[in-house]
Amino acid sequence: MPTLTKRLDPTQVVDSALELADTEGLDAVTLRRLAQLHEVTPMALYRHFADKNDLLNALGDRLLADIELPAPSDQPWDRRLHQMLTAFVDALRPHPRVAGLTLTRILVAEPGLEMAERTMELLVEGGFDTDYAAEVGRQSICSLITLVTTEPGAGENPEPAAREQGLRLKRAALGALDPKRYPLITSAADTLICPTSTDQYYALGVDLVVAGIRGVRDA
Amino acid sequence: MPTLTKRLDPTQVVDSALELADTEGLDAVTLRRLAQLHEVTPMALYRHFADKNDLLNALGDRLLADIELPAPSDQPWDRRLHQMLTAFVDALRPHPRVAGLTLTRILVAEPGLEMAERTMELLVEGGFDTDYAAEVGRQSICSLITLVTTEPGAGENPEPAAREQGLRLKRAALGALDPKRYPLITSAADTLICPTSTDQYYALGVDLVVAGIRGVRDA
DNA sequence: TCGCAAGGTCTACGTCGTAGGTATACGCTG
DNA sequence: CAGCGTATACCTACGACGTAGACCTTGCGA
Repeated sequence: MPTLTKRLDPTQVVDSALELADTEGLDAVTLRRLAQLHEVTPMALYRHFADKNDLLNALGDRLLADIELPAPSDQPWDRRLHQMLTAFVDALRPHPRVAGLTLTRILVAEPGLEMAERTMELLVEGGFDTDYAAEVGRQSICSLITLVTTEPGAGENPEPAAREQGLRLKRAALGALDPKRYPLITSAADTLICPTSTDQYYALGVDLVVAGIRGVRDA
Repeated sequence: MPTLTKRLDPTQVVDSALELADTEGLDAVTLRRLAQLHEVTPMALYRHFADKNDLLNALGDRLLADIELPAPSDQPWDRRLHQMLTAFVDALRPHPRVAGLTLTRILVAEPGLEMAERTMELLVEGGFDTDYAAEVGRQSICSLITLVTTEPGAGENPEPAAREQGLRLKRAALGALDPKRYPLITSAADTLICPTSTDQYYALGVDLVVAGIRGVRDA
């Protein structure tokens, strides 16, 4: 198959952008860098993406495509809502440094729309009217994206050396506080800097959101 | 007082940075631009800020300084928590495009520490143990920052012309969806794009967070 | 066979953050 | 009042970034 000597596949570009962002952060995702990875001129990317923003949007869409919506079931609405939101978080978790890109794409990309619609269904089933469901759903989704974005340790992945060093610095800063003045902060310093377990962190995050929804419904 | 011909006041620099960011967005905050505003060379700023990040940190601290903590009272803990978080949100609301900068500064700047400590106090009073309070507090604060950051209309302020145009575009995109497939989204399109009232938006946000906290405590 | 569009290349512009070295004026010391 | 250290501002320059515009090459459909 004598294809063109150099043929760029947009989805492969997005793939390497994702990998790059995961390992080195979003700032490392640069048109030149991406082009280099695919042995191509930076400008070649413009044949497939309108501009850099368009590429980042594609990256966001890519994350949303990983959502695995839970199968319908006959459990109570809030239980199913919990599963739905967990599925969403699970899709973003592997890519905390990129998760923020989904914010503007949920109501655009198909998987995002699907999730949004089904989430609203559950809220309506729970007793919210349509508009209220829209606002509550919107805020819940935003909260969960932030949950991933601010996952402790999302700052720097590289080698655990520098990462460990960064944590040490933060710990030192909190440790230097006056325990008389900030007794709770200093005594919970370790937890504040790096929660016990990542799984617990996410479990708590989703629980908080769902409990909040249940709470405002009952009010 | 024969002061220096040109004397740069760091706090004034931060002031104009804030103003610039509020009106034109964070991207407009550039060392050259800032220098120009103060009739100075870009490099002069480096005498007062280690680097751009340092300046942005100062901007974040500046926002935190606007927090007006509620006076102690004998109301129930969750009521006082609500007031505390509302005070935090109120401090950030005027500057949605900058609010995100506070994320990394809360446990550094004094007003942030103060708020964090007092928030943890309330949580402990509510029955959480110290570590749990730390995690819950952390996530709540993050959620609220996001609430401000993603305030509808935080994207572009400039003249209402372009802003209106952007909204129109989004509405059109949602309007083009198949109502058969996304009945709830299409029928709540207006709300999804631009909530009814900003005050209600924030009220709901804080309510959701507090209700969530109450909910996980009772579990 | 030929035309032409799709896709890649080259060059260049303006902007950004910032490294390194230099000049100037304030304000303290004697 | 002389002298000097230090704080402050300046200048020049670099490398990276996103991207506009004109050009070349390939291979498919008519």
